[in-house]
Amino acid sequence: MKNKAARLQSIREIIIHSRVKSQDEILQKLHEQGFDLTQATLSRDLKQLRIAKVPGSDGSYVYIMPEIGSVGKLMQEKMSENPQRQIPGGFISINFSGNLAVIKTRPGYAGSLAYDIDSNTPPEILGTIAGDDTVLVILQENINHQQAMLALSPFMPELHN
Amino acid sequence: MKNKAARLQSIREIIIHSRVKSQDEILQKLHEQGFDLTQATLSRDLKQLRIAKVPGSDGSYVYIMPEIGSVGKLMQEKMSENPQRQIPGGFISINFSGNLAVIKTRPGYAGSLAYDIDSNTPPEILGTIAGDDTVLVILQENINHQQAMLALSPFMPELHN
DNA sequence: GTCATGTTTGAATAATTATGCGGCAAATAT
DNA sequence: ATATTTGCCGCATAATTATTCAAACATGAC
Repeated sequence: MKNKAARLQSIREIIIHSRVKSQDEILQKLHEQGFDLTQATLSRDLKQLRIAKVPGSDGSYVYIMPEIGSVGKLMQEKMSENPQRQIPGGFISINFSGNLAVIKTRPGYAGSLAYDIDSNTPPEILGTIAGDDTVLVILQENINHQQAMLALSPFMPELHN
Repeated sequence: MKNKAARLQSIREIIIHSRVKSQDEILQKLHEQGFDLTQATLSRDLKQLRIAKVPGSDGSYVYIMPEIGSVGKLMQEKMSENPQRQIPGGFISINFSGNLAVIKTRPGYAGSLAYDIDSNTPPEILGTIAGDDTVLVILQENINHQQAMLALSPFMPELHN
């Protein structure tokens, strides 16, 4: 068809501007705009545009463009391409005190470690603050050290040896 | 069941560490780890964890963790309703744990927000520490979250909608 | 023109994912 | 203790999404 590019553009706009929760909804909007296509084609278009359906906080699902706020996602994909290759994180030690964890790293590594933790935000972790060689991790209330350790261990590959 | 929390944690780790492309694959890994569940339960778990399946660069699909924190997620969704509307102060989310509050901001905004809070020094607030996109607020002892929220809300106009 | 090659598509269907319903057990209330 | 609520889960199935296959069309070489 001669208007595939225009269609893809329209799909992008629909995704960005409205909150659609199924391909059929998108399809309907496209039909309203005069595009004539089936769900099969739409599925392929979405794949090409790398548009994803994610569970939303209201208990249903939403289609989103991964580029919006996506740095973490891309990173994660890169990482999972080579799951065995671990990025040496300069990790040295971790200790707990109350609702805090203190991670020591080699000088200069704290920021990147904190960034990795923040980008994945396990629900047990409220946030992090990094200096040069220390990351302070603030834990959710009622999270015990065991649980926190589980949540944090993915970011400290050195622990898995 | 007593092991749901552990299961969710395992799911998160599987998502982060390996490249899975269907629920059945995740299910298989979980079974290998000794968890006994069906696809139905896994689907519900993924929904709760807000894990999404996105089209990957290699032409297939990958499950990923969306990166933003709890309250932040709501904000982000709100924003996608009105994509043009900007966040004035860079505020994204606030959460409490014990005598701490963790405020997430857009990158670069943490410092100015912390400065605003510090320079007004409400008595409920002992002090703040800012990274790039996170402000750690240390609360007075015996201040509850409600009170702290009241003391902090003047600095987060976005909450007053 | 014919032929080969590649792209795009719909119909049908396969594959995958979400959910209504009922059961069960733990927690909470009476 | 008994009743009620609440959360979790499997089964079966609905709903949704991806893909196979064949066909239509375009493009460019010859």
